[in-house]
Amino acid sequence: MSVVEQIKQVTAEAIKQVYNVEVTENDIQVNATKPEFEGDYTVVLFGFIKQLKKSPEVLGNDIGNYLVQQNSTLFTSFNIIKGFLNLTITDAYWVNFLQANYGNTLFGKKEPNGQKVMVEYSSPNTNKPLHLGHLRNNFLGWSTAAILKANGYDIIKTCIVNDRGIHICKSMIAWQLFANGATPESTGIKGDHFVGDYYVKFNDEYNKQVAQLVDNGMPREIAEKEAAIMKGAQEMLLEWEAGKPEVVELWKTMNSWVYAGFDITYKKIGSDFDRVYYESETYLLGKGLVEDGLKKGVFYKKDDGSVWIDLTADGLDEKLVMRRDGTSVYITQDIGLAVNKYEEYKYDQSIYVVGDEQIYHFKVLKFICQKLGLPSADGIYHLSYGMVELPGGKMKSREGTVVDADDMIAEMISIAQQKTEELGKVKDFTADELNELYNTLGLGALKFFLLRVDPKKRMVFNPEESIDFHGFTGPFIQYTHARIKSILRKQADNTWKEAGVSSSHLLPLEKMLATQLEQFSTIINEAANEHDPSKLAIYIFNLAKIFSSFYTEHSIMSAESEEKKMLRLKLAQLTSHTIKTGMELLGIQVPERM
RNA sequence: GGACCGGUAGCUCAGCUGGAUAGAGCAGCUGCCUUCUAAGCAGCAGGCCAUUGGUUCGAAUCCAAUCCGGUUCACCA
Repeated sequence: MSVVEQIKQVTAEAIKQVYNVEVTENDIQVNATKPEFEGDYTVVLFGFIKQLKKSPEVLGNDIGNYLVQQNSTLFTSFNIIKGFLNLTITDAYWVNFLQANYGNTLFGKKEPNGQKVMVEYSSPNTNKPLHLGHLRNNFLGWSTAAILKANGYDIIKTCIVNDRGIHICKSMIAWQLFANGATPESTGIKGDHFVGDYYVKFNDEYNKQVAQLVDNGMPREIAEKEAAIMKGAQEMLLEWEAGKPEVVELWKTMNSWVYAGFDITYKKIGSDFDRVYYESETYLLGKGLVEDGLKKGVFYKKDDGSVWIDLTADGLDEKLVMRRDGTSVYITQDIGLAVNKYEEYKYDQSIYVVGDEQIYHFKVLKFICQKLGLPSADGIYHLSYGMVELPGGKMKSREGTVVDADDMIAEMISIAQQKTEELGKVKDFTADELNELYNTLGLGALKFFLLRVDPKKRMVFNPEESIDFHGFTGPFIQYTHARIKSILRKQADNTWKEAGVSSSHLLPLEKMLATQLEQFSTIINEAANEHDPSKLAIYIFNLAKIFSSFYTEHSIMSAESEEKKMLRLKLAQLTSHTIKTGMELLGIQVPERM
């Protein structure tokens, strides 16, 4: 149990014993004591003065005395300022905590809780390469899954690949028209970029054709529908749906190029999936559910044969679930896929990591599933994240301001290399070791940069700021880890691990470190419950910062006494382990040296 | 127009289930490498927490209104 939980528990007990009044632990507010006051944790008493009809001073004294007397292993003293009861935790408590956990490889993690959570993330389109927004999605999804796993959940990572539709046909027709049989192999271009280039070519040609038609006197609106290349793409989509062999063959070939490209990127950034769904295999799902919904009266049919659901009573709109030609729409497929996923995995929770422009969509999805009485419904959770913008505004593919994922990754790694070379600290590394280090640092910087802000908020990606490896960054934390490891290597023998630590007086920075370390599992819990890796990122940064101050202020290897040395080695050991574990949950590696 | 999200230091962000004098990082300015890695540490400076009103012992935090920015409300996905 965490210190804060213990304080709440014993405070509730104190109020019960002293005043014979029952309060729940949730009623008790415990904060970290502000640095300018004496104490470690503070119980806020204002809430009880009315209920117990005592002045804050009396209340604080009664509770404080009870706590210190009855829980002498936990509290050493208290003071009251206004309505704040400041409690000082005994040094022995922190020392025991440290002794009990410094060698605990599962520190901060929880036992399996038997609950199953699906996390769907990444979900690319196969007509163009990944960009910065996809990276935020991938890092978030992967990290959220890892954090939930650390909290005891059984995790299934999934991805739905949007591998069919008009956008794919656009790349396909452009390839037919302009490629002269070129392939990624023949050109040496990474497959996803290769296909993406033809998607761009399609749009160029399309715009040209529309302009030409407009010049010839056709209204723009008509011209946009009449352009030959667009008609070709639409025809191709129909042929694909009809299963025309040449079209299906080309589709398979071009998608295989894209997958080969994606695989390289996924491998580089560490994204992986337990189950991949392809839209080409799921887009017909959900049609049967429309029939069910009609029977149950959840849906209704309009005169033209299209099927709708009326969500106006829920504050939403009327929503189409099946076109008049009997084909299903996006939401219908999603309902079908949700059912499929549930049948396959019987999940307790199904998290969709999808951008916040689809908030409305997922609201509708959940409502419909609930109204259909599907068991999969209540577990649906949309982990929405904000758009990644550039300092100049949104990324726009038409203006060529989209930041390509592969380019970004390569640039970060190259900057890592440049900075490492400037500092010249690892000249004895082999080429492979250097390569690994650059990857670790470059990707660490990028991942941390994208994960350190609240997922729900849109964020500005400032390239200059992102390549800064100082301060609130991944490399700073990695550096802190490397410094600790350097010390631990110096103490080569393991005797210190057996040695007990004395409960001598803790210096302020020693206590701050211990206090911060103790909060690790609480933070993992919070990050999991709120689906928010940024909570963890901020925590690790603060931990590294406290350690850095401690490191500068106090020597470990040349400590004042052997006992202090043992204590500090264990503090260092637990700090390095916590940084490593915490960063792992963000998908970031930490080096032994840098 | 309806719904939803946001507005905190020059910039990027924490803090938002109400608590003490609102915090980081970057940028700016001062110091600190014969001592465990200076990708570091210590310090200075920087704020009408968008505005107005309300709720109360107490509001950046809750409520209402207003202003500004964004998303969304497709027989697109």
